[in-house]
Amino acid sequence: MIKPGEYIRDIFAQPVGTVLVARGWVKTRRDSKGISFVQISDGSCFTDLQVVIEAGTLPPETLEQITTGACVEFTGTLVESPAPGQPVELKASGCTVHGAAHPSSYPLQKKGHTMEFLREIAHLRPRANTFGAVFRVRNALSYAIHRFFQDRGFIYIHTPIITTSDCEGAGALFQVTTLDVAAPPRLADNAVDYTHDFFGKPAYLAVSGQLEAEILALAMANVYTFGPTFRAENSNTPRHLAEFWMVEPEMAFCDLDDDVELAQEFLQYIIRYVLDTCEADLAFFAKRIEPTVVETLEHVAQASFERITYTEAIRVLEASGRSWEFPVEWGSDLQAEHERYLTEEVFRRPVVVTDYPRQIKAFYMRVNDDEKTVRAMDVLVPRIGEIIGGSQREERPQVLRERLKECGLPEEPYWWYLQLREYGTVEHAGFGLGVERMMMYLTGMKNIRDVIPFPRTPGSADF
RNA sequence: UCCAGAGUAGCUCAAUGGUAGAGCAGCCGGCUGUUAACCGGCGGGUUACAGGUUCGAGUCCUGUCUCUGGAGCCA
Repeated sequence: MIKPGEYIRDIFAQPVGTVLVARGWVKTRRDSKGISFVQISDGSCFTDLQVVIEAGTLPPETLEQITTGACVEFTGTLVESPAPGQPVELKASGCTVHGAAHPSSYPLQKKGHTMEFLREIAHLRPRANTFGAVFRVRNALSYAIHRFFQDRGFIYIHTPIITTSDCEGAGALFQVTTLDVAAPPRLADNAVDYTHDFFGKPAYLAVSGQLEAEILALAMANVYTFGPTFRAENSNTPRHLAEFWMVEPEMAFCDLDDDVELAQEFLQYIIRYVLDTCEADLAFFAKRIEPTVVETLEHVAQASFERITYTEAIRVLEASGRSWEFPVEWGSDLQAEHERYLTEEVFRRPVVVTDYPRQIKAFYMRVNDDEKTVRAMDVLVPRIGEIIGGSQREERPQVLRERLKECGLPEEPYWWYLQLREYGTVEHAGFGLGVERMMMYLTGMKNIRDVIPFPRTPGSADF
């Protein structure tokens, strides 16, 4: 394996004259009379290592196998490059070709491919510049998420992937079953008899870990989850996946103001971290994907977010003098066009909208003293829309019961959730960040399917 | 799921209802240092699939599939 100090990233930091080994995959090769130039990458950094092969150095049968896509291992000396384009290069003395890649059938060319085509070859696209950069940024983002919470004493918890409560109200669920779907056992009334199913009742993939995270928060104060979630919605957009990753912090002794403040600190921290550690990758995104991406991130990392209530947002929209496709009316949810107008045109930066009408929000959100709104917050950012959704949770048992009833939900499955309010309740709050939405914001990538290695969408779960 | 657009060579795209083409990639050759290298040559097609209209369909009609954009749902 490649050990620390041996990555191509590390090789660039070695002094000229060092004899070393470089391993990776061939990006491209150029030939002149008597000399060949091979660029290799091991994914450790954006920049390829240029290997120079002078005529006669390698046997012809080795040389002819060094083609785009091949896996190679060079030995050589690090030398100053006489030509512009790279400060150092490897002067090859030997080469082992671990795996050739037949050039006439290897699908990745050295020139531009569409994102749609690359998506069809997800087993090879990590070797493309764009996807190497995307997955390095994804790694940095993941690390920054943990570091932010760990530095603040949050406990990393794991909430279940499989759940038997189908009543969270957060969209369609994937059912998990070991029954024979062609011929399930049936009851007298022909309904499926789930007592024979694996869990003895219907089970689903979780759409959120929030309710369980609240359990841990009411024991360990500050906790967070970071894992996959699943939505069986038939949504076909550049912003939705059926399987995506979500970060959900949950804090006891926390109200909505604290919640909003943490969300802002959190976003700014991870943006700063990626700016500081992924400079070359971000420069590439700015050059080839989205020109404004770096300046936007620099700006957002420092500027405080705009904060308005839902009621104020409605007033702003009404006063805009625009004609909306969907009417602006207190009591109905903000549409995509409204959110975009607020964050992209009015404020031109992230906007936190709080205190939404109770009838359009989930049962667990804390009812305000005005009885009409709940302590919900959405963080909206230009180009993406909603990137964070959160709330202060209803900690009063009577009010929570009323809200369940109001939302048409039975109390029984929530017996433990209600009991948390009976035994040692405290005000608490949390939010959810969609990791892939954040990735789109960080990279400027236009389609969410291109910021996760193996996207799952309706009708598509290949690889 | 709804609305709109698209599907032609490995990739990106041309082609008034009348002989399916180009650039790139690949292959062969050339060039003493290339940087999306460059120059010359060569091969490359069930026009997404199934029907239909027509003397004749890549082109028009119907259906299906896939992709893209917008909307809804949301992170």
